[in-house]
Amino acid sequence: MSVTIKDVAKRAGVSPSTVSRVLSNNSRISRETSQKVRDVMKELGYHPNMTAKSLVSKTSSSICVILPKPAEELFLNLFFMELIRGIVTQANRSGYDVLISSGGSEKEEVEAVSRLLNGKRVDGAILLYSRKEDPVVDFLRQNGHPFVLIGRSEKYPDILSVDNDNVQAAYDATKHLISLGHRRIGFVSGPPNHIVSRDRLKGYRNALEEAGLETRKDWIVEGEFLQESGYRAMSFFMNLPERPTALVVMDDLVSLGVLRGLHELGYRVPDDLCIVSFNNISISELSTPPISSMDIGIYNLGYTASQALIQSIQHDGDRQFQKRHIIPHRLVIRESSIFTPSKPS
Amino acid sequence: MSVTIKDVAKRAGVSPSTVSRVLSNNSRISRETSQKVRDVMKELGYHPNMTAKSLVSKTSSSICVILPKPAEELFLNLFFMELIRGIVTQANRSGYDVLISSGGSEKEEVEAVSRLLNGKRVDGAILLYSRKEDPVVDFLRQNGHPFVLIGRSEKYPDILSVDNDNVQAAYDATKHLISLGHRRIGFVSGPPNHIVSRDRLKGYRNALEEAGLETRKDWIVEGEFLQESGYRAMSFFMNLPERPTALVVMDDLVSLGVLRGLHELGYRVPDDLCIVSFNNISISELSTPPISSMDIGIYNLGYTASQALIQSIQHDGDRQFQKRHIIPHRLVIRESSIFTPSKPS
DNA sequence: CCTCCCTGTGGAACCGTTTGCACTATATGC
DNA sequence: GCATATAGTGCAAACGGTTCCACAGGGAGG
Repeated sequence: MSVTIKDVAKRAGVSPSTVSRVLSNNSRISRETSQKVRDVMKELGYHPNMTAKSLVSKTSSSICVILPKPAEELFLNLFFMELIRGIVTQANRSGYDVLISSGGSEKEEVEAVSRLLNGKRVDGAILLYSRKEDPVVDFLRQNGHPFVLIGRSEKYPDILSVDNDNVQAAYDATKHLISLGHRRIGFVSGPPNHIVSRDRLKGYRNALEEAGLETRKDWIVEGEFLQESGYRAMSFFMNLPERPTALVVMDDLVSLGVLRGLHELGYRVPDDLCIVSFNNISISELSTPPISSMDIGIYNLGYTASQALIQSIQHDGDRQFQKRHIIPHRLVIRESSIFTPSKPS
Repeated sequence: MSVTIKDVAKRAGVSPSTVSRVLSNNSRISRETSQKVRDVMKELGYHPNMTAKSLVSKTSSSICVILPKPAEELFLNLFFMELIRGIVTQANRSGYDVLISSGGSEKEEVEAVSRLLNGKRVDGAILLYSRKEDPVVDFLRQNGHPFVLIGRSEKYPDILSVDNDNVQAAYDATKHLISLGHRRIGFVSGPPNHIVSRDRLKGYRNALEEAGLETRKDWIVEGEFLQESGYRAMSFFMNLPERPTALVVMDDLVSLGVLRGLHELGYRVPDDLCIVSFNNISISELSTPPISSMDIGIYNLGYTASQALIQSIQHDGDRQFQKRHIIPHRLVIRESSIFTPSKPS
């Protein structure tokens, strides 16, 4: 069917090994032979069979990205796309292909990963935000497969991972509001079992404490990474006898819910409530008004994860590489937080 | 290193061929042998090597998705993620893996595709919105590789493709505005070299014509699939001596730009201007106000494309399968188009 | 009782590469 | 002039499966 290395060899009057060596730029091949073989390859339209190459080299030059089960959630879309862009770009640059696997149940997820890794279809995996108890992480660890976590694992702190300094990021976000003169600052958190929620809450608390402001339990609301959570948090806050004048929100989509609710009730942002949120996905720029958001370098997270993984694959087991990569964050200030509250605190 | 079919064979006291037959549920294997072999496989932790399997079967059980070069554009993000979700879900269901390839230059794109298809790493490809002149399409066609286009090709109408009836969809969207009583309806188009732009423009014209309304050149504005285009279109329209009372907009993101501009100038939607747009990505639901949008079933587009491709791979060359799949559309009416204009037309 | 068929299994070739080893010239050092 | 290094190439054995063909043994049919 397709033209193989043997066909080329025959046509060029050399042995298959010679053709193979030409392909890998082996230095022992003479100029003329090399040129002749290359000409024949062009002439016959030869393309190396990756599968055969993989079989003998025991590597596939591909990695996979494991999407967590609830990839359906809206919020995740933009976030993931950006992440994947970063991953794919870097991987391709290093000569790797990227395979996307979206999990069903946790069990199916492990099976899929097992098929891919144990079946040698891919050389390593990137996991997006592991859960506190993640069977996939356990599996990969036990079988000694190269993988990198985007986020971090509390269970195994030595795991190769790429993350933000979320404590510092939340501290910075809160500090920004404080520096505008806000004294009553609320926090809209994500699910409490997500490490990122806890980290950011901690940063928020640190900032308040440092400024000598009290942390009020009733100014901290938990929710999902969904618009509705923002909506609910908003109505909760606005019904308090003593309301915050500013909010730190875990995610842009949640902020959008807050915004929506405020708009319905006739409140104005930033005049009635200032908002700073996280992730800086495009939505935050496009909303009315645009939302100040902590850019966590999503593309960069993906890019770095891919790089770290491939490095770890290529220098198998070599412990000299950095285990934990921190991607810098940067506050992007927009209309939602340009207001200085009046003093009657 | 890893345990192979031979190890299993040895341990179970059978030949490698027998083990292979057990793996493929060959009916000629006796119950007992089969069970014994399976036990040994469990015991040794055997996992079939996909690469070896691919080599002999000459299929990879994977497909690839080719992202067009300007995947950087914001708008595309949500759209693509949704598409990819559909593709991956269906592919996995059919036992296929999905590989993502993002192009650089057109030349690099062709090279990448060639490497994947000619190199037998994947069995087929899904292309997202081909350009009018698409070297990748040409390449795939010439080499006889299975592929499906999301969108349609004017150059090769016989190509396997999945698309919407964009003429009809635009007709429906426009009709909706007309039925609300609007007589002066503008159109914000995408790049004129995109087939989808032309199709939708046509549908818009059809609806106007049918209603006995004149199509005014100055009420049709071209732009990119970007927020800025919407912003510019809006200021153009609002500066006209005679302004439209409603707009049909090619894409949700563009609508967001329109919305943004109107808000800045103090106009209100839908009171001052009604908007119906296309794609119904989550943004349209989350904006202030929410935008009426033509849902084109993005997930479904991806899902169907994947299905069609795999069918075409498995029944190679069989022409009995449908060449052109049309995904139904559905108008989702939201606040941006619930206003009936006053009569002074 | 002999042939034929059927079931269950093993042997070996093959898929398209890579690579260690062997081999032939030619060049080098002494 | 002879041992030795070196460049350039071929042979054959992997890599881990699948599958065609052969073959043994037992039951059925004549």
